[in-house]
Amino acid sequence: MDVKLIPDIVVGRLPVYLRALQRMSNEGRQVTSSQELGERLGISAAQIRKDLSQFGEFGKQGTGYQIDYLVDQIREILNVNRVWDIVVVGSGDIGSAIARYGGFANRGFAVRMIFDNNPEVIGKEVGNFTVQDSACLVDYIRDNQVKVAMIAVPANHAQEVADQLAEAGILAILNYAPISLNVPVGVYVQYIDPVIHLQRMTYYLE
Amino acid sequence: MDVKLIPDIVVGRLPVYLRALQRMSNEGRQVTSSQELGERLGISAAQIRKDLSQFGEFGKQGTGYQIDYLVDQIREILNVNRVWDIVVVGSGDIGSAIARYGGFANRGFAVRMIFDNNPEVIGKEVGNFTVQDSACLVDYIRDNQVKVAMIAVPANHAQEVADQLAEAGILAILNYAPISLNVPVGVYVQYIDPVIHLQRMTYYLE
DNA sequence: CCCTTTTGTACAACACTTGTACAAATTGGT
DNA sequence: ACCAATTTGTACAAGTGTTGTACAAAAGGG
Repeated sequence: MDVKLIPDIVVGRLPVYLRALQRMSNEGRQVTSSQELGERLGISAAQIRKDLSQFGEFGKQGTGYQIDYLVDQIREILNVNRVWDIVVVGSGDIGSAIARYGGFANRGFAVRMIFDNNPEVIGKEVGNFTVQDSACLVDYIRDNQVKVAMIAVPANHAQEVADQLAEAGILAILNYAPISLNVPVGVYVQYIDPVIHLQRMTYYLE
Repeated sequence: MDVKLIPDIVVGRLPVYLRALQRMSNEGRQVTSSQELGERLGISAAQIRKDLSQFGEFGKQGTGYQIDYLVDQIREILNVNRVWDIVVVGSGDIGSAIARYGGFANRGFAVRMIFDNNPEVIGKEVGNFTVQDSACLVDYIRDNQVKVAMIAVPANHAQEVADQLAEAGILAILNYAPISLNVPVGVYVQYIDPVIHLQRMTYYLE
């Protein structure tokens, strides 16, 4: 199949294109070109055209790309022309910030529930949510067919949470804990650790 | 010079190695091998050895790597054998979570000040900090020679904040706002947008 | 009808990854 | 003292992705 024909790095740029295009759309723009988009993003126009052409022909010579049409197409490619339910595990500062974050709207995701194993915070309100007992995590995921989860627990508990999530049927994990996870094949993991990003930059400083 | 001889992607893996090695060290481990490290991280042993060999010979045949020694070496390579001061701009949920985050200790960074332009939150306490007026941002950066900043303001203000930071002498920006930034050459930017990471995974789902 | 713009594609040179392999060094056991 | 096992650092080759240049074809405006 053409499942692995598209390089992962190309897939990784599509969300960036989508974000910029949706922003242009919100600004009232109707049409753009690979050149303009590339200047905004710091990517060459040829690269953008090549990336998009992997999935189809979305533009018109001489005109460029209809922004709303291209947005729809990329949303379809990325499977975000729907809303994915998300469970958040961990209600510390990071988990709470995620639960209150307003940036998921119109981008394909919605936080549905937040869990914690600390009896002192279970039942507390966080944003629009009531923190649930982690003991109910697996059942909730199974009952609601949730496929996407975020881990926001301390590093020493992240692996066991990941094991539970995978077992319950979660297929995509966004991990905020500063540790690499081992998961079964078929489960995708992405990492957010601000220190990793910072250290990548300090290499070039001084 | 050998400034661009090291591929950026190799530099990007070093922080991940460092994180895992520091964790092993905390677990009381003394020695490891490229094979063990690779299994933990899901990276091939050959890749790890090749990456490390770009910077020197840190291991011993038949034995492996002394963890503490390798940690010191990578810290030196990444310039995190010191503490970089950080300013945070924006004291919303994300900025507050960063200000309270305990994960910077021993990893080369320390948040020193948090700024906001909203009169209603200036002066409020966030973690151990008092939110400062953004009007003082540039002076603070200049007076204290701060080189690293985090942007946690809404997308529509992120670019102007980035302009101020670059003008004030900031060289590394970690941007939490969901928008691509344009900065002068010599200023490095990294992005954290959970939706981007999620969309990268949903491509493969369904 | 011509000129300009812009896409989609091609090609070549380069950069990076992946897999395999192996000599050399080290350790531990016999 | 010697052998077997381990592991590094390096080499090589094939594959994968990037970058830069280029251009025919299509579209729109005057």
